[in-house]
Amino acid sequence: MATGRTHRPATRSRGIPEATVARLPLYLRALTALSERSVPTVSSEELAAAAGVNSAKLRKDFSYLGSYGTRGVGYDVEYLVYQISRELGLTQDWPVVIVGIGNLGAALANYGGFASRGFRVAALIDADPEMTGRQVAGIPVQHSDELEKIISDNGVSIGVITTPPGVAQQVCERLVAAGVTSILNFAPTVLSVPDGVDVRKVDLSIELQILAFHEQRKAGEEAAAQESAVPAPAARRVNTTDQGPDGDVPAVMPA
Amino acid sequence: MATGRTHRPATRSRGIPEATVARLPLYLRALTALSERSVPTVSSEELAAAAGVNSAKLRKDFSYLGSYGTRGVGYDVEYLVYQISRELGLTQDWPVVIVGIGNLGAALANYGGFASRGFRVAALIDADPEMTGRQVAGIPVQHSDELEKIISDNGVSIGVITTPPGVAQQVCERLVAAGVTSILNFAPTVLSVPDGVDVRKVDLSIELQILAFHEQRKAGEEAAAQESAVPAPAARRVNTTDQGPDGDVPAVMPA
DNA sequence: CCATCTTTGTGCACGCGTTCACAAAGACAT
DNA sequence: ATGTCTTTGTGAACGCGTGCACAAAGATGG
Repeated sequence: MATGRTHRPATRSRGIPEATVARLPLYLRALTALSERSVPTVSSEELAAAAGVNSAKLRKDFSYLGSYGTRGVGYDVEYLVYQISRELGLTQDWPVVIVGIGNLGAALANYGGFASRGFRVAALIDADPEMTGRQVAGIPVQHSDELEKIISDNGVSIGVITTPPGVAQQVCERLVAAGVTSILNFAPTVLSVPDGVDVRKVDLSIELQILAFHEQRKAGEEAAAQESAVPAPAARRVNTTDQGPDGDVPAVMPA
Repeated sequence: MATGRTHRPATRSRGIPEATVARLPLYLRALTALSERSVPTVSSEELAAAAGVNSAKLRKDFSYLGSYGTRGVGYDVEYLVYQISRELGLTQDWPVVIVGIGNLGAALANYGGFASRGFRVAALIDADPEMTGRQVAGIPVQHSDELEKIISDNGVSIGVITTPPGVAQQVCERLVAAGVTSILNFAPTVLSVPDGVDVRKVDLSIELQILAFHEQRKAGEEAAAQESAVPAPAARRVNTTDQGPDGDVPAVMPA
């Protein structure tokens, strides 16, 4: 789970709950698959199963958009695809810039899921002169000096940050100053942005750590009565080499 | 926000709320940074600012772990690092396999954040014979025929899926059958797994779609209210090709 | 030893999100 | 038309997460 945004007090934008908005893309994907198979209508039960959610939740979600279903029949697939696309703003073209063309940035540039959903990679930007001019996914990498001009010329309002954490905040500020108002941040850093700018964070290592927590719990349940008390006061803080191993040294893309 | 797991009725594992678990890695990162700077103690206020959360929330989160603070002083950085690491299960070594060595899989293999936090890439697996034997991030890619053996030999319990969506479910089933009980899924597919298996999903295009929703909303508000507050280029992003329903033709990597 | 000051830990209230369960709405057959 | 059957849309209850606000705990200084 890429973790959520920054501030914004859980405002429900235009009456549509944030939780619902987060699920709309899921429904859209399931509906698109049905559409490809030329399925004309679908019930909330079927669609919910395909999207992996509860059918009541799905119906309530759709009810925020309007009454698009027909009782006794279900939902018209094509119509719903259109309505959700429109609601999400996918009927228009969103130029996007990716800043930081390392492994991850390149992977994103190559990611087919962007182009297919109203998003267009308008430019790839990197601070390394070595990268400048190279083609990644058929798109030339431009130097970060050009950042402001690129944003402005292309009317970019969405930026993706895949830089090392050390420069993420700085890049963020330049993006915002240049007119970007939505940021998808892959750098393991807390970005601070002015009001009105949305930030969503995707953090790979956090996801793994959450899995590890549950994994440990599972293992612990089996070995039930093992580690009993708290980590003895005596051996508190065992890891003496603490300072050193902080080998958490941000290599390529620390997290 | 990479969206969450599959089922599990929001069970709070061992009394620690899921929402808290999701924030622990965040605190850990901030604490690690403090530790590197040899800061001995930190107050909830300072740490909360560094992690980008509310201080009351942070204190409540920590209270689930135990009373590790000292009133009037704050929290001992090293001690807290240890406690959170232990709670998350990061004091042990977690071998991980990555299945599907495309752009994204390669990016993850190169991702420094894994090795630094108790995770070890035990193997890279791909179905393409062309890939077999190649080195990615210094690790040889093995053929998917070996999947079961690799999982078993290395005692892998966490798998990362970065395959095309079409084969994700199948890969998932093989992983689970071989003993994997936690999966991090990057493929835009709803995975169904038996009880006891955790799935977390990271979906790049969903994140962008959520941003697009808010972006559209912002644009709509400006247009409607005609607020001169935000310097919004008048006719940015026109795209009149907003044709009727159906225009949304899914392409290569439906997401 | 007492007073003061800082900061934790938490009781409490509030709001969002989820789920149940059912009435209303429409399709379809007779 | 009328009855039956299916499925939507939603009222209501509940539980989780969040944030306020404060009392308790401990440090610090005189």
